[in-house]
Amino acid sequence: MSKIELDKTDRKILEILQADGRLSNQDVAERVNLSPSPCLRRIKRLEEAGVIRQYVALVDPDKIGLGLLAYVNVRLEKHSEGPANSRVPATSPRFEFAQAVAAWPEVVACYAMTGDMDFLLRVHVEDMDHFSRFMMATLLRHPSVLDVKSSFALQRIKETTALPIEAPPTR
Amino acid sequence: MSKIELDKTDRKILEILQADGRLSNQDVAERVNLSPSPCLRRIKRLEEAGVIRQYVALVDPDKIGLGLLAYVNVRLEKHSEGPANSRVPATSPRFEFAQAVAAWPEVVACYAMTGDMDFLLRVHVEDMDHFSRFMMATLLRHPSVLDVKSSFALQRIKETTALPIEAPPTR
DNA sequence: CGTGAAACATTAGCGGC
DNA sequence: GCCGCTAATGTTTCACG
Repeated sequence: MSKIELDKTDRKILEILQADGRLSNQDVAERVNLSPSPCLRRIKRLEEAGVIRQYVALVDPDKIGLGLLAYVNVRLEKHSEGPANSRVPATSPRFEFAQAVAAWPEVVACYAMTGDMDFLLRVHVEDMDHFSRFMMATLLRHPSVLDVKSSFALQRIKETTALPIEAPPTR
Repeated sequence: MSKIELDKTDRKILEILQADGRLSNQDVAERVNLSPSPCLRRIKRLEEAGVIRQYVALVDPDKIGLGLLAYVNVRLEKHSEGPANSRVPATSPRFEFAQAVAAWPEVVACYAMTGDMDFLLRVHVEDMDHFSRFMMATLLRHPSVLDVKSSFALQRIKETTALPIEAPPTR
C-alpha cells in the first residue's frame, strides 16, 4: 500500500510499459540498457509491489458503437431512508449507490468527490437515446439518487492512461 | 473511423484482452474455443482496424506518489485576443489551450464539454501543494483561461478501462 | 479453420563484480 | 546487494493442407 523505492531505471521501465504493455522483456531490457534477466526481475518486482496494477488492451469506443461519453454529477439524498417503521436500519445511501454503480456496465468510473456533488460518473453509451434510457430506467430510479447534472464530451483533446512519472527526488 | 462488424467471438476476444492485455494468443484461443492461428488472425484484424488502439500497463498512482486526483472545469475567454494592433489574427483560445494541455504532464485527460464549462481536465498530482503550484504557475497563467472550478476525488468507487461490449445485435 | 516447424521469448540457476 | 550468461522450456508466427 505504501510507496516503493524507484530508481531511474524502474521509472524508465514504467514509462515504456505505460506506452506499450506488450513489449517483450527483451525489448524493454534493450531500451533501458540492461540484459533480459535483471530487467525481468525489476518488472516482476514492480508487478508484485502493485506499482504495475494490470496490463490491458484499450478499445476505441467509437469503433464498437459507443459514440457518446458523458460525465454525470450525482447528488444523493442526505438521510438513510428505511421504511419509516423498519426495525432494520437502512444501510447508507452512499453504500447502496456504490454497490449499484458496480453493476452498471455503462459506468466505467465513479468517484466520490468534494464539492456540492457527491459522485462523478464517467458513462460510455451508444447515443443520446441510450443515455436517456440509462437515466430514466436506471440512474434516476435508484432510491439514493437525489439529482443529477450531465455533461457530454464534444471533443477528446487529450486522453492517456500513462501517469506522469516524477523526476527522481534529487537527494 | 467507421464501425466494424464484430461477431460473438470478436467481442469475447475484446473482453478478454481488456481484462488482461498480456495473455498469450494461445490462452486467448483456448478461452474462445479456437486454435491459435485463427485467433491470432482475429486479434490482428482488430488491431489493424483500430478497434484495439493500444496495449498498456496501468500504474497505481498512489504507489508512485500521485496521491491526489482532481477534476478541473475550465472556462475560456470568449474572444480571440491578439495584441490590439496585431496584423496577424490571433489563433483561437480553444486551440491555444488544447496545445498547452498536451504539454502538461499532470493533465492526463481533457475534453471539450457541453454545459457552462468549456473543458474538463483530469489531473494527477502528488498532493494539494503540487496542485496549488500547478494552478498558480501553469493553468491560471494561461492567457486563454477565464476561470476554473476544481473538485477532488475522495474515494475511487469504480475505475476501469474496459468498455462494456454490447450484446450482438440480434439479427 | 487447423497443423506443424522455425524463430523467438521467458525464466531459473549459477558465477562474477 | 545487483548484473549478465547459459540452457531448457514455452510461445508466436506463417506457409501450407
